[in-house]
Amino acid sequence: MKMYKLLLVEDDASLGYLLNEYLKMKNFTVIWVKNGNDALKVLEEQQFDLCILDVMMPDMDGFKLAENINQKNISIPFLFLTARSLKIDVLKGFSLGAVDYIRKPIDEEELVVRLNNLLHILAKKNTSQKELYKIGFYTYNPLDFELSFESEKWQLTSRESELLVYLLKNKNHICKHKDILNTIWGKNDYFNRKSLNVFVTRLRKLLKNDPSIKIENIHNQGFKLMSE
Amino acid sequence: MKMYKLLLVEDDASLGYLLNEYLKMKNFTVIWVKNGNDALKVLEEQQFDLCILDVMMPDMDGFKLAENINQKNISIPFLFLTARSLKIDVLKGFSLGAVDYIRKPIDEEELVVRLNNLLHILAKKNTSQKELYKIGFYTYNPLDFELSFESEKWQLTSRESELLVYLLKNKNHICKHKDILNTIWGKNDYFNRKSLNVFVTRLRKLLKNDPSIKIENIHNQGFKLMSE
DNA sequence: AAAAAGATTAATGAAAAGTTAATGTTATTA
DNA sequence: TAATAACATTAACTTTTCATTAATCTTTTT
Repeated sequence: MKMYKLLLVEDDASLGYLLNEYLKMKNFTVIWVKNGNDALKVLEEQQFDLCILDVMMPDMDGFKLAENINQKNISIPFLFLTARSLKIDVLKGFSLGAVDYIRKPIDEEELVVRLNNLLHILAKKNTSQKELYKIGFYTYNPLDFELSFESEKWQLTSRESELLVYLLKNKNHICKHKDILNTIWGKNDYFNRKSLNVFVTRLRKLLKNDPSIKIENIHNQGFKLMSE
Repeated sequence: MKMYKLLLVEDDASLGYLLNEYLKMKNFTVIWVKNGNDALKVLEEQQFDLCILDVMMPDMDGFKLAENINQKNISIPFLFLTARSLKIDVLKGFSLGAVDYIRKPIDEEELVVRLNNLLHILAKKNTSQKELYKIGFYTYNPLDFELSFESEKWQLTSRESELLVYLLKNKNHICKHKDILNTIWGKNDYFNRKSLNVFVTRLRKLLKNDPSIKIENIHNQGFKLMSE
């Protein structure tokens, strides 16, 4: 898991201390500076993923700092974290190029979630998301419907895929017949149940290369995809 | 300047009306639906840049709707716009993959700024590739529509080119019928689907010199240009 | 041992996709 | 402006795909 590096610009000693400690605890690398000039200096020297700017600071305020960042062509995403909650300030913040404008006070947990979300969006800009499931020696790519085992590859159909994903999401846990049927087939009747059996057989055949993988039936209850 | 297309999911008639009108005035294309089921239907048919979800709606709430979007692999960025302001709701919203969580009431002007900001961040660099695409022993030049294989050359038409480029950009990944149709044809209906088939046939014929290249159909899903 | 549930393989049929040709439609040229 | 050319769309028809249904066999439960 990537560790993100943040620059925190906050003149208030106690809030700065608190945030610094909390963010570090949450697995961020944090550099904390207390004014705009120090911020600019550090930004010249080091690379950051995101910059958190207070607005109200003596000497050079957050807006002025943002202007400087823009002027010096330092390409770093920044956001404002401030008690200035007037609409006009928010608009100004965004017009300066902020990626977000967060009003104080904010719950630390929510802040972390927002930061991670922003960093995730900013990073994802160019890479297509790769959601892969791993089970035993198999890999399943639900976006392309591709199941792979070593160099072999199978193209699954949509029903096969839906069922496999359902089981994978509940790996090692029982999936009740009725839940599978209601979720995937939309209803739970005699015929759909038969159909489900046929698909389980297919998946078993597809997964037989790794003997540690099993789709167990729990009589009258449901199926369980077992592995490890 | 690009005009962004939004899906607004809001059951409240007066707020929905207000937002719809305001956003249209601000140069967005807006489709307004009043419940989750309609939203899912429209999402299958049309392409949007961003989706604005209310949380509290009868029948299927916004969170449930987001789950459905995820499960159906509809790749659309969405945010919540809601009066539910508890931390636990915010965290839930982000955990479902929201790009933002905006608390009501919000000033319309601020909303628009936030939307534009998000869309700006999300906008993938649509670097219209100037270089040649290579696939197998073929090269394709998208500027003058020229496909070459060894000494042979073909002049493609614009539709052929658009489709080929779309497939090339997503080489080895599924391009969903509906996405191709919405992007290239502008809409997804019976006739356009037929037309798409005709073009796929043409491209297959053009690419047949290299047997390692295949345009696969994934039943009910889309096409996949395979190579290597 | 009988009955119910599950597994497996095969058959079926409707919908989707493939192909070729005909028909519109638009832009270009005479 | 009529004729032509280029090309996307629609039509007509064939082939393929795949979820469902059916048939048959095996396991589990009572």
